[in-house]
Amino acid sequence: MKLDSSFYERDTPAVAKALLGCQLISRVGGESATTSGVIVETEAYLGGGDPGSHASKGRTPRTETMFGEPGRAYVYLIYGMYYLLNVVTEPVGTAGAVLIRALEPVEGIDIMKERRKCQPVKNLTTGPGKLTQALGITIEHNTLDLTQDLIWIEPYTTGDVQGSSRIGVSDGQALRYFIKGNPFVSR
DNA sequence: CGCTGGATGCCT
DNA sequence: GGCATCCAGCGC
Repeated sequence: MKLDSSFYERDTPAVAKALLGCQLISRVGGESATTSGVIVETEAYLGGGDPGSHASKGRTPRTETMFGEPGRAYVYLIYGMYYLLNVVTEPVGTAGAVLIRALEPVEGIDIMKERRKCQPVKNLTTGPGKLTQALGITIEHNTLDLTQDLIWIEPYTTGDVQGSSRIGVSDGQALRYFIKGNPFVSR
């Protein structure tokens, strides 16, 4: 059962925690190319008051998605070569997004290996730039509705949630969340 | 192991 | 110039 827009239309840290243990499913490349994994690591990015967030400087063409409808994908390019997948949260007009940082692979592992050109399963989806490659997600999926049938998220399992500071953001906030003890968490 | 640097392009 | 990254190559 897909998560619907009411799931995403909440405060961002709550969504970031609730996404842990859910399954992210991609049918990019067709139904026979289905790839999926359990979300084991997320980060919350808030609106104007959050210096680590793209939305902290207000609306720009790039960050427009973060202010839009909850349950959409916010995808952007980083370091010239990696796409990062976020899920838009909060009501329309309020900025917020959850970065998906790591998955535990479930379906389509051979397809993921082919896309990523690597052998060890651990390397397939641990890291935000790696999991988008494995699931075939690119900039063309920015603003995609995640309650539809190309890329979506479903409840799957549960685990102990632990918090920490976000990777590469040195403020005091504990807005990174991960499943305690899961070997596919990054770092 | 851990550390360093390069690839590469869009952002403000 | 900086960046919500990754990997190869090096030295210990």
